[in-house]
Amino acid sequence: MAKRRAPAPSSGDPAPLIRAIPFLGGAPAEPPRLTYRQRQDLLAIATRLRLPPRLTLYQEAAPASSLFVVGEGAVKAFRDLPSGKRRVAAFLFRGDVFGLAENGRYLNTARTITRVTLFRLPIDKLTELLRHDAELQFKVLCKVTHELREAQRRAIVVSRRDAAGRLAMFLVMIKPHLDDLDARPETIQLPMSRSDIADYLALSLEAVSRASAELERRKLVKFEDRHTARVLDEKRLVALAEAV
Amino acid sequence: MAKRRAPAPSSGDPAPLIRAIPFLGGAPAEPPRLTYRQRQDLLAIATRLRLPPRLTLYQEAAPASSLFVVGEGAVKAFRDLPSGKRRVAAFLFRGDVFGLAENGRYLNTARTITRVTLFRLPIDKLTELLRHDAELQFKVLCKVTHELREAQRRAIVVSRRDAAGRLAMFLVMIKPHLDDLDARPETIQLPMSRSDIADYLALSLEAVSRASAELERRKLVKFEDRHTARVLDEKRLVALAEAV
DNA sequence: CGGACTATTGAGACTCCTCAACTAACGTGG
DNA sequence: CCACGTTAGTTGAGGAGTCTCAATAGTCCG
Repeated sequence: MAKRRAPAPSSGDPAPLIRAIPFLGGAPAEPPRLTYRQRQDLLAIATRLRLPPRLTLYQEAAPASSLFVVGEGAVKAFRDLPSGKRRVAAFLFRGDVFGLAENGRYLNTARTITRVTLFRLPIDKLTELLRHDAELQFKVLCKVTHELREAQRRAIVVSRRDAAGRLAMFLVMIKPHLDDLDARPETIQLPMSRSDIADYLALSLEAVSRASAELERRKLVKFEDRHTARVLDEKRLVALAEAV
Repeated sequence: MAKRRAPAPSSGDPAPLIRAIPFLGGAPAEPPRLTYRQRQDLLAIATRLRLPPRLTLYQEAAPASSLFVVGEGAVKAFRDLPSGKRRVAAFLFRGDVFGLAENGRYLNTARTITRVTLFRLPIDKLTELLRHDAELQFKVLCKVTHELREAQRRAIVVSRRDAAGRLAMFLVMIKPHLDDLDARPETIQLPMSRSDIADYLALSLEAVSRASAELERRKLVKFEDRHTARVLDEKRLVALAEAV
């Protein structure tokens, strides 16, 4: 899915854009962030969008013309299966890129969860830019590689059997991706609904609900309200998450 | 996981190396294959290896210094979980790249399944090369992007409940990746064991076995021997695979 | 031919899914 | 500001499917 959070963007930072992850195959320390210049280049071809919640950005299989970068807020990328089930492929937060396509068509449907700021990059212009700026492209490559790792990890999560364990993994995995606006580091603000979480974890809504209840019973997490989880016992929560 | 098969490598072709997939974000038709020159550049930094079956190439968490490309044969990349279960992250075939790392350490363990020919590319030299050849890097980017799509797809596969459906998906997904040496297009040569398939599909070995029996009962596939499956009714097999 | 490994088959336990009823929260309009 | 309707989430009961354990059969290799 996403990307580690950055150390508070500088003052009036208009576009944190892509925050590439340091390591490709294993090079110890690559430039983690875009240079000012690269950012300018990207901004030059980007359109900035401010959008309300619950807005569909594009539909699965629609012709793909743009790549998106999240500036602020939360987006989900999902696919509806023939059976009527829905699978959320990823939740996207600040700095995440989405709009993956195949044969010129989007693979998923993308929809805003909260109010968001997005940057829209026309594919053809972006391609052009990447072909000419190997350094920038390298950062993008790092980013994509990182997403690949996350996707592999997620496949492992979903392969677990027990619902409580999956939910614990979800909480632990998603925590670093969120901009927790509030100070308390032990609380997790979940912008998405239970039902979205269920679709992400490949569980039924009821199973997620029961799993939440179980985590509370075990005193690992307290769900203060629908969108706020407070971690009571991080150690044991992580232990449960990792007990695959 | 992998990559579409190529149209029979030219005569004495010593290194088909990476076969990049045409589309990044959605550009309609990018150069699908490496140029002769790019191939030479890669070969210049590559070591060619011929290895026996069941050889561990590297262990999870070992320091990562090289990326690998499959020239011929089959490799599996897997992770052993604390519970003792094993999850196969990917099967790799001709043209596939593996050796993904994080923080300079391999994420998975890689092991040969059959006898293989591999190309080993030192990360640092490869990085250097990519930074200077934006076109080549672009092809790599396309490749990684493609793997990402496959990983997302796989996450959907594994999220299915029924074993027979998962196995059907596996067969359908893996078919184009194999070099079926024999002429008959309806047979699938599976180099890996049932147990490997189980680890890939996140099922128990027994469940895979029963699922195989069910596919035979339904007359979709005939398992001629342990490593050979003959597709009897492709239409219905695909239908089952897609009935997620 | 033996031995180790791989695969199949059966029985019972466990977990989640589905269906259904109920409760809580939200937001719209009077 | 409150009532109402709609959506989101909780809880219970029964059924479906896989997992585990265990025993059996088949296969590969020396």
